[in-house]
Amino acid sequence: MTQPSQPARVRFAPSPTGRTHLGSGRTALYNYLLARQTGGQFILRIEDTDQKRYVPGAEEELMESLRWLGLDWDEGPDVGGPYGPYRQTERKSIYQKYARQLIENGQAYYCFCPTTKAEEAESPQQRRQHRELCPGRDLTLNEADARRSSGEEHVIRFRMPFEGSITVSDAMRGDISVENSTLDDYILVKSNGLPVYHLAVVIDDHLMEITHAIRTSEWLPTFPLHGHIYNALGWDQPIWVHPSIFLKPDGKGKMSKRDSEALLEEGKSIFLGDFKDMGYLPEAVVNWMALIGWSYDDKTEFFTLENLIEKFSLEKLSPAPAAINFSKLDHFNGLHIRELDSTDLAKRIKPYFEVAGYTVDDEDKLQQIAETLQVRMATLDEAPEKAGFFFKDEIHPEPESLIGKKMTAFASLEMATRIYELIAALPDFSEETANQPLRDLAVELGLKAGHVFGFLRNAITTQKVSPPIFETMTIVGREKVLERIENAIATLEKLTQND
RNA sequence: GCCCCCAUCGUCUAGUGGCCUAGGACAUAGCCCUCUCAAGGCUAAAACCGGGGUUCGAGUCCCCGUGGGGGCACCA
Repeated sequence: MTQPSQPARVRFAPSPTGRTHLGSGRTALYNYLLARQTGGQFILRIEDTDQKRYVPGAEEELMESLRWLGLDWDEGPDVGGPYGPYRQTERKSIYQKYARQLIENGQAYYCFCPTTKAEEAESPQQRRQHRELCPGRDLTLNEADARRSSGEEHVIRFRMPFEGSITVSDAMRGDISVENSTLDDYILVKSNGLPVYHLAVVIDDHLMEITHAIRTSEWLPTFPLHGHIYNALGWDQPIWVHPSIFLKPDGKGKMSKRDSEALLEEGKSIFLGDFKDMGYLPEAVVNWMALIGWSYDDKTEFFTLENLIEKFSLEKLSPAPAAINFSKLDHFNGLHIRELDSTDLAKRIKPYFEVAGYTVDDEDKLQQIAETLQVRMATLDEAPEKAGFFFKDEIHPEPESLIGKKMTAFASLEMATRIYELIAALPDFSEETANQPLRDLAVELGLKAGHVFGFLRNAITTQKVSPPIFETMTIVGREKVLERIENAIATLEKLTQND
């Protein structure tokens, strides 16, 4: 469609009104990919013209999330750049200059309506167009300026033609035509002198020389207005792309605040800032996000950020709304965990053990744990529950767990004792030296190998599932293995005495 | 209500008029492997919203329905 061969200048332009969503992450990602692929610039612009909804700290969380994902920007409020400032409230005078220009050209006007009278109707259905009843529309510029200088409150509105139509173009969706009669005289500048989105986005994108504007489909309804503003200013438009929004996991509508909260209770989240704590790799989140609404071909699904930079294309975007699928995120997380260098994985799981209260002072042991956990984790936060026992000095298995299936306490005690003797007597201890003898022991006692291994698993890990028992015992070390078996024997002795 | 967008398995999707008996992935089920759990391998079930056109031929193009989504603020 319009794959750029020239360097693309793209922007991600969020408003700091709350926590950063998955959908924003994807929009940022697509912009980033286009910039990196073409050797262009990725710009972060903060759209903070709504002072009422401003949330302190939102900007910080946003930046932190983007950096966590690996999406670094070339120009932005913190790093500066040649097209600044990058925070819209700091660009107020710029917008006012162009607004005045529109007024002098007759394409906008001062509106003194005390409140939005036309829109006061109770529902959108019965609402009348503002322009049908606004007296300000017919004021001369001199009259309007006089009222302004007397301090009368006012806004600036776009003068929308009653007749005709406008066609705007989306690179993915094609042309979109709308009758002007269905549009209205939208506010461009609020009574506090700050612009609304529609004006600011046009001016900023033009001044910042944005070549491709990727934003979600929520902007489609006001897209024609933006086209009109471009025309009024006499500027060329960037290439527009409006990917569809994300739907709730059940596919019924977009995420509401209530939905987000409900999700949190299930241990899931659509807030970028939560994914790290939930044990997800940024690599996996990127891979997953990229594929909701974009695909490469009929078979390739595993992508790193580098791959995506190389393979991404606007042509393969899908215009249809898509439901969020969390189980697929788990799948990708597993894939990326397994793809990691085990030393890297060790580094990444360490904080999760520490948060769970374990002291990790043996890096060599951590490395071995990482290796055994690598194929067993969907998310990193599972590490402590799966392998916390490695860091405990003392463990206390459930007494009943030490008794084998369909076995008595006596038989289990005998088995435990024989296992202890066998392991203690081995010249050296490893899977090679211990596996077969333990199996032979099971046969000798008329048991299954599973009885022997099951006992060891419970005695050493207190868990009914664990990494393979020989790997586990190697990491724990023979000395501690024997100690734990001894404890288990003592426990079993107590059980037999009670019988 | 008005305006706009969208429409292939439960979900994400491949498909750009014949390569489609519609492919892949997640999830689900079964089997194999196996000391538990995973990972891995194999298999199964599972879709072109409906109706009209256009064409020798339609999942693919057009129209109309229907369904889903979004928007209708001095929010972005």
